[in-house]
Amino acid sequence: MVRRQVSMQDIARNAGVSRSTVSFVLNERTDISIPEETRARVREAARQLGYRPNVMAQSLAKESTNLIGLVTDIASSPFAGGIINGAQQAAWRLGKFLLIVSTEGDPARDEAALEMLLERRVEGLIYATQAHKVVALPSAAREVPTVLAHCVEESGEFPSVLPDEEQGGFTATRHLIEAGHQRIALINLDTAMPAARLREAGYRRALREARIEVDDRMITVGHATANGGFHAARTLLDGGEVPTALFCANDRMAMGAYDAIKEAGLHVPDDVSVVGFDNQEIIAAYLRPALTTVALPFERMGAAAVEVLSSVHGSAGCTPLLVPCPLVKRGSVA
Amino acid sequence: MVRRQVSMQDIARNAGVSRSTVSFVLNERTDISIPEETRARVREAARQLGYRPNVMAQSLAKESTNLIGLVTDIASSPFAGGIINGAQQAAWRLGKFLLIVSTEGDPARDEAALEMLLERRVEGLIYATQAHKVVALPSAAREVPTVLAHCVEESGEFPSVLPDEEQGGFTATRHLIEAGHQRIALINLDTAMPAARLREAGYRRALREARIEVDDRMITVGHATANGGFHAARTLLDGGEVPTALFCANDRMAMGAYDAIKEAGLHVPDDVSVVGFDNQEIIAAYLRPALTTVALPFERMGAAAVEVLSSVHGSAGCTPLLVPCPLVKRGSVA
DNA sequence: CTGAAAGCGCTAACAT
DNA sequence: ATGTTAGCGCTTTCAG
Repeated sequence: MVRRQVSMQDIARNAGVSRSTVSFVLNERTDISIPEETRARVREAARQLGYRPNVMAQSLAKESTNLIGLVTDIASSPFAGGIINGAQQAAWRLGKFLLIVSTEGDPARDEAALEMLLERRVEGLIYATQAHKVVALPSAAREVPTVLAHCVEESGEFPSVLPDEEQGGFTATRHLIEAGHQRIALINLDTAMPAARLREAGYRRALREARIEVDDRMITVGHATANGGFHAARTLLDGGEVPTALFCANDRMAMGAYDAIKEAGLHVPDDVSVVGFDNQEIIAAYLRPALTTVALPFERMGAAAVEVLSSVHGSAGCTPLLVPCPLVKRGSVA
Repeated sequence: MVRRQVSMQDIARNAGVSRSTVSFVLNERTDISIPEETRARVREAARQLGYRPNVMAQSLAKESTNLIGLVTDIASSPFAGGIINGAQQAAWRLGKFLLIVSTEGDPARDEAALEMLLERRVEGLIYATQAHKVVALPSAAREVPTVLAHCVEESGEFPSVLPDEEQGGFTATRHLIEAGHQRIALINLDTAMPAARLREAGYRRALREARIEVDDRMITVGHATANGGFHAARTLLDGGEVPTALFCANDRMAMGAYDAIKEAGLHVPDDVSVVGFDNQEIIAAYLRPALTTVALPFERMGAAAVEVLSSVHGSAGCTPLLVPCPLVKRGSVA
């Protein structure tokens, strides 16, 4: 099964040239002049023998591995999944591979993971989290270019790629305003989360720019679940001033809000319009009517992270790179 | 920034021994007798210099990379995500790394991906798909141990890891029977899919074993969406013989069925019990009441795949390894 | 018990 | 224009 792989040596012998000639030909080095006749002979030998370069040996000699390490807290979450996929695609485009390790939130594994990655001589490191938060990196991260995705580091020494939550909140609210709404309520997340503060800021800016007064009774905080959304929406709907539109800071809460609206004998979107946040496909696309929501740009963040590492983006600066959150229009706004 | 990494040579010099001694000490080789005093000196030098082994060089010398390639059609799907994560965890436990590439369903990339993976000298290959199906593998897959996850290969030459769909259908139906139901309808997927046939087979076996006659009017096929489930359920509910329980062959259809049930003025689970399939967390956990469903064991399939490759499981046979689909009880059955 | 030396597969500076 | 040679960092056989 494991019959020895054919090496450049074999090709050299077969084509009657030296190893270096083979190397030059196979690497298509045009700065070295080798007659086309010889090149053809070498290539033919390589083909016939079924030669496959050994990237590890190349890496060892060139001292460049084309490997990027990606450590994440929970790889199986759809969130991290998006980042991984985006990073993976971008890496592929650049001819690089990703070495992924999921720490399952165990900080001890963070360090072990980093160590293993460094032993494999990764040329860059992406540290991605499921939720937008502040993290502390093991100091070994300093030994290689590192970029954070969907999180920021305490010390502020590392570049990050973040969703532009403020713009997302703005876009959602703006969309509602453009649909003619004036009484727009916000069902926010716990404001300890950076995402909550920023989404609210965007909401406020949109209202302000449209010269709609911000009514604090229209801003509630719910537990980040369908149930939380249900209760928050019910409270709002029972209040004196019934909103005509709801901006929910996540899709799960929007899902609960749908139920509260139905229960109040109202209809989405005719009586109450709803915009969510997160674009959790399975919720958003299958709710009836389908939920208009703001997407977190995971794929693009993943891609941006590897591009920052490969310095496709010029800056190695540490001010976070903000990736826009696009609005996904479906059927819940009228 | 890239000050040359310290090598064994440096340690040898520093500890006043030869490179091979360093190698033996650091690899904790007890078959070579080296006085503890020397060992300590070497270890101390390694620590002081901040030595970090170069796994690539080790691999080159040992001809073993501890790398497993994983190619999948759509890495970002929650399905493939589970497989990737399970495989990742298992690989980590075995001290191996996964090299993941997502082909986005492009067959041309399948082959390119395989080639790149082989150039990196992966020691095994996992080919995972999002949906349970039959695939054709590029012939290069034959050059290295390969196992399929969630799919089977045309030729039947490769081992596979599959969910035990029949047992899943059986378990779901059995659960309904144990809750006292007799009139249990099935809303199935298009029976061209292997999953549909097997789930139905499990359904039939459960009824048969409970000596409940299978009524073909109770078996319908819906489009695999919330809408499909909605319509199928409505048809069933409008029929003469109204079922007291619905087994939906996926959660999306169950979601639609919920709506049909509500619209008919009935309640889940008091009037109609519902069991889904797939355990799409976001649907199942947040539906109200939460959906009892059968989970596809993605993580375990991923883990099993790498274990098969590492021959943790003895057999290198080609009869598929069936991983059980567990029932996840929530609130939709009474 | 330790060290010298060959080799893993490849790159690249230097000769020829 | 082609070949020789010295690495890259490590493992392992074989002498000493």
